[in-house]
Amino acid sequence: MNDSRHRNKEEFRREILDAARELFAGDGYGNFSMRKLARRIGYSPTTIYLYFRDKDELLFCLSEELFSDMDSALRRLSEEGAGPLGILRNALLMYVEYGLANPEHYRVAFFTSPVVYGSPREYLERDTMSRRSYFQFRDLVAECCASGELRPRDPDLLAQALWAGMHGVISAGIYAQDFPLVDPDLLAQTMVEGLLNGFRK
Amino acid sequence: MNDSRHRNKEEFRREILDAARELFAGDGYGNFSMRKLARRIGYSPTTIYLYFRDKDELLFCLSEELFSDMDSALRRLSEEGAGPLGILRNALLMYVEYGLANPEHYRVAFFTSPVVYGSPREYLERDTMSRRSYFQFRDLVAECCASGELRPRDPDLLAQALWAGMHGVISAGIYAQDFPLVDPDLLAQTMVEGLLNGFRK
DNA sequence: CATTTCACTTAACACTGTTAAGCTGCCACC
DNA sequence: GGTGGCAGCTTAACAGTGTTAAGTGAAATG
Repeated sequence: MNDSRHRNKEEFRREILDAARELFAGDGYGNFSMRKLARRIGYSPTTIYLYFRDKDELLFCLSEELFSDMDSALRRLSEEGAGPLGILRNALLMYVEYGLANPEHYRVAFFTSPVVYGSPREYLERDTMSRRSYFQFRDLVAECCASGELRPRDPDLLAQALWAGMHGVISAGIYAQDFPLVDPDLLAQTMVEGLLNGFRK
Repeated sequence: MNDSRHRNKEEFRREILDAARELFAGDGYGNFSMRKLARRIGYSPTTIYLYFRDKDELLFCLSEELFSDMDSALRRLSEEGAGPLGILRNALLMYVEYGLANPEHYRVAFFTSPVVYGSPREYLERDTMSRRSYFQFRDLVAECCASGELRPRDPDLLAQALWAGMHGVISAGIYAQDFPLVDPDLLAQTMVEGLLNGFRK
């Protein structure tokens, strides 16, 4: 059918992932299926299984893409030199903005099968983009404590509390379609202000 | 097959809902299906459709059960007379506790088909348990502003920010099975402390 | 030229939600 | 007492899902 046989396996994987991302963005998370993805790339459904163990692995790869974006975005922000707390504030707001702008992608990363990275131990051992971005974020939070802008605390606890707050805002924006939610941007600002104010020294 | 023919339609609906709740709690959200539910109650799958329009309506009813529980729990807390802010603190902690203790039920209420109550307008018009519990919570938040314990703000904005924070903690506890999450109770306490401190006058 | 290997497909299995049509036993009515 | 209607439930089917075992045809290798 498709004339160009893929000698390059990695190249084809990318092609499948790109198609999957477009399918998610277009038809929404609930309407995604391996068979539709296959139709879209012009191959039979089973072909995908020659490049990805199963659906979960495909979704895992998509997640990693998202965390890779997060990681580089945070890196860019850190170079602006707005001071640790300023960077943290911008990072939190950017996180929500990104999540709300890419709801289907965010869903894949956070609301699919509960176990994609294995176990908490494996998560800490494997070098994934998810781990990299989390560590980078946690370091930033620790920096805010070290610089005296936030009250000293366990960095994991503080980082996860801040993240959970923003995660809650994004979840609300994504899932509460039938709820009279206030403007998500305003909600995000309020959350950031409340939490940073609450954890300030 | 089943000898006792149900002259009482409402009674049978309850029986189905009870079975559904047990099935969720036992096999988990991902393993629930109409056919399994039918097998469990000893009827054919189509029978369920004589009592519920479709799967969504069944899940809606389960959600309403959860919000009904929330509503009465909040009512009980309010009668303890710990002062508005004390009640609010307890309510927020109780919310997380309940969500983490009933993860499958919480999933049904917040992470299924995005539209179960119709639209934001319909949400405000229909008298649902979801609406009742939200209004009660928002009123409590407004009371905290009125009593001068929290900085005055739009009650919806403040209520939703507080809710989103707790919702984020529960979501993390439910979905981040493979992430090295800190103790969820500690995370909840930190979130409550941070937010209430941040919004204090 | 024969054989192996590679890239892919066909057919199938066991599921899913949902609907149209059919069966069965009981009640009311003539 | 017989019979029509009907309520309550079931069977069969449709269109879809993720996934696997087996097969096909062409290219590469000996």
